[in-house]
Amino acid sequence: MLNIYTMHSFTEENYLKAIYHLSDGNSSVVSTNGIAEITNTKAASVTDMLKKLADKKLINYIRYQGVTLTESGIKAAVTIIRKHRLWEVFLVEKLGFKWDEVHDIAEELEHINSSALIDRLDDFLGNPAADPHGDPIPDRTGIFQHKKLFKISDMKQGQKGTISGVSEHSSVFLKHLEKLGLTLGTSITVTEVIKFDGSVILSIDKIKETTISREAAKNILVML
Amino acid sequence: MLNIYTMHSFTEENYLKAIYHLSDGNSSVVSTNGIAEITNTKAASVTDMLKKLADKKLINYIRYQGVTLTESGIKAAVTIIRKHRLWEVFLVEKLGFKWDEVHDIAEELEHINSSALIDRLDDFLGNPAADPHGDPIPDRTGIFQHKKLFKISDMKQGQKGTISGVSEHSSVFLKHLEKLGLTLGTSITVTEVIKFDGSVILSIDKIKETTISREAAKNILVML
DNA sequence: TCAGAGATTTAGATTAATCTAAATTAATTA
DNA sequence: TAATTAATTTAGATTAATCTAAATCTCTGA
Repeated sequence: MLNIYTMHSFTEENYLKAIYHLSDGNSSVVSTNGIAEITNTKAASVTDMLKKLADKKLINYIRYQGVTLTESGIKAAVTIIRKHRLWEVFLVEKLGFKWDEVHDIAEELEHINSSALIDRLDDFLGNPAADPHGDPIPDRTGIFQHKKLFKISDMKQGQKGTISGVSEHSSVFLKHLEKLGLTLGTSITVTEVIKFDGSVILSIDKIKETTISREAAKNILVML
Repeated sequence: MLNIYTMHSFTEENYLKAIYHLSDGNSSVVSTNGIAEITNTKAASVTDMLKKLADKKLINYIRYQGVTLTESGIKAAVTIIRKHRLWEVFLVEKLGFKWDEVHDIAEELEHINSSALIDRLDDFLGNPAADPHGDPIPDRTGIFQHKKLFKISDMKQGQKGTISGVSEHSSVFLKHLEKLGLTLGTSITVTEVIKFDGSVILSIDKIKETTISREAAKNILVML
């Protein structure tokens, strides 16, 4: 049923995913406390798991020195991310869930083990390039098709762009964006940046105007 | 995230499902050894789990006397079966898997916890009445729409029917049936029953003739 | 009816994942 | 650079699910 050589437990997979996200695609070293925080565990538990993952050659780990993923660790993490994002597309596009409702369900679905399943799902969905939050979906070989995105908070007055992603996935934030009409694909222009607090005034589709906080602006990603 | 009051572990769910299947929808008492066999565990492990399930009021259990499911145990088991069968329909109808390829994947998917998910999936699939093997799918309230089916081995010479289910789900058997053209929906007539070994000669769609063993005939279900 | 045989349960261990509290190492700053 | 603080690891326990081996119960057939 399951291939013991390429199989990792549910828990191991969650640690690999956490390390991948924290290291920003493995470009930086990750701390024990950092992992503990996003896996909702204690540092001592993380240390135990790091030893185990190191034994399996999924991470490079030296006591007190932090962690990076090995090649096979990256591969495993990317596979999980691919599954998560494809399931999110399925939930939104086929089952009609909202973009703020799919994260928790995809957290469960991402651990289903079958490459046949995920590759067929990919085809069924039309090989989407991004998930409902604009995050890129790696192809079956693990390659991401990155598009260069910019935070609204980094844009200057007068710049135009298309909303193409978010870097914060909480339901509160996503619902807020929806209420403001700031969903993926929306064309926006930065009308004004308020010096006082960094708030940004946007014109949406050249019709409506809205103001968003600097905090919100930092988490909305735009293609210029 | 998960509701601790209605939530059961992956393992508990597998035991509940096993008990449900062994008791044939709770019409009979189930033995410890029986459960051990289909869950691939040892009797001692089963005993431990039975105590736990009894504490949770999911089963009626008296030492040495066997087990039945309680109302809430049945409810939990039926929910799992509903999920399993709906996912099987999805895998075959939407992703193009064969009927002999879906069991193991559905075994994993059936443990995903979200009633919103499963009800939306049900609608997406058009509220199917049966899975790809002809097994009935309970509706969201847990009610089965049973159709009365008969084993080919119980049919008399000259009787006609439509293949509507199988009671053996192994890949070997299902592939065999497919090779013979005995898939769901096929119209058959019993041409002859061989006294010697119980083999049955069928005419398929009034065109072809095939012979199947008594063993096979016992596992093919027909609507008269 | 009672003696095995077979089924079931108990006792005691093991493994994976977690925890708290204590010990150790690294980093910072006075 | 030495002392303090912060991060990390170790030690020792706990819980869920499992196992083997031994004990106990039930039932059937002589």
